[in-house]
Amino acid sequence: MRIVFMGTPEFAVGSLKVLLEKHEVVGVFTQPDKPVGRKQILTPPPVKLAAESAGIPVFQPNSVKTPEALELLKKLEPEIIVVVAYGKILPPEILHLPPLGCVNVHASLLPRHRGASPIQWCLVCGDKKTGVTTMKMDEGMDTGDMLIKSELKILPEETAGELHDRLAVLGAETLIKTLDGLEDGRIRAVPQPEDGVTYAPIIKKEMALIDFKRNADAIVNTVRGFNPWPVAYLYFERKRVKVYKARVVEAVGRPGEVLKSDTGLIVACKEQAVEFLEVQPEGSKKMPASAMLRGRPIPVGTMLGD
RNA sequence: CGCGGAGUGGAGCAGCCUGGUAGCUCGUCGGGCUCAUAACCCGAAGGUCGUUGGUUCAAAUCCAGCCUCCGCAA
Repeated sequence: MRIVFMGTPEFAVGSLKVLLEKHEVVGVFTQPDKPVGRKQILTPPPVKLAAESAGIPVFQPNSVKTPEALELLKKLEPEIIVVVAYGKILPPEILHLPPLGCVNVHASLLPRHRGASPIQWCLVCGDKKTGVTTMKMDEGMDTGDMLIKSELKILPEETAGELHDRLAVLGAETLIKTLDGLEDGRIRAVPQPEDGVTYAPIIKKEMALIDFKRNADAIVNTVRGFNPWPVAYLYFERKRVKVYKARVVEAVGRPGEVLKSDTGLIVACKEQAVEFLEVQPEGSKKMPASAMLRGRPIPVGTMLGD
């Protein structure tokens, strides 16, 4: 099929690559290059790099809600537009432009976790399974009729980064099946159920602040869901300490109270307690909690999280 | 020139301001005690203090440049 692809981050690259193998990708839309890192170096999004190395024309409009963008798309004459984590809302004119419409790959089992960050939120919420759903896009936020749903079991200690990689692969596979199904007309678009709708809002760093007034398992899920970004953190002596790995342990104390701080760091929560395993104090590298405690002792009884 | 922290035995840190024999908590190795231990006691090894140059009788420490790592911000 003659396809225009829209996507931006690493998650979309796998989908783009399978399309390149089996279909005719006539153009790629992606977000403009953005300054990244301490030096604010202007960095192209992953999808742009993949498209360029395949010799596909790349377009990076600041907005797709312009007459120019619409004209551009019309000239490309796509049969279908495939959207994977593009990061922009498409106007109705674009949604209705291709004969087969716009198809989206979403990294959750819709209608659960509609929105920008489904991978992180399914972990934060403690889901046992997730997956990808392809859908025919409409004007709502991930509200389109569903085409194919693929499930995936979430592994017990899986982080968002690891789950992301697995879902990207599953997404690419599901996308190809979806296009095959649309091509021979064998797929039926199913409206999303009204029950079970949840939203996975864009993640802000404040959300990653560890709150010891919550249960230990919720905190551990936050650590998993926000790794590798933005990474759950807490404050100790005005310094930020990121937590890369933690686990639930049986212990009781006032929420935020340090219960053990020698060979390990254990802090009481609302229910049970968390043991921090891998941490990173501000200005330092990632290290085992026991290493941090050698150089920066935290007395038992200290209250964290205030 | 976006703001800031940091590079000291294998790990994490102190020492730097107020230059003058390199220290702490661990780890490692050897020995001891113990029914036993991530426990305790004794002992040992291990560091050109990121790098280059400068100041000085003397630099981990003061000054200048460079390299590297990291937090914030995006």
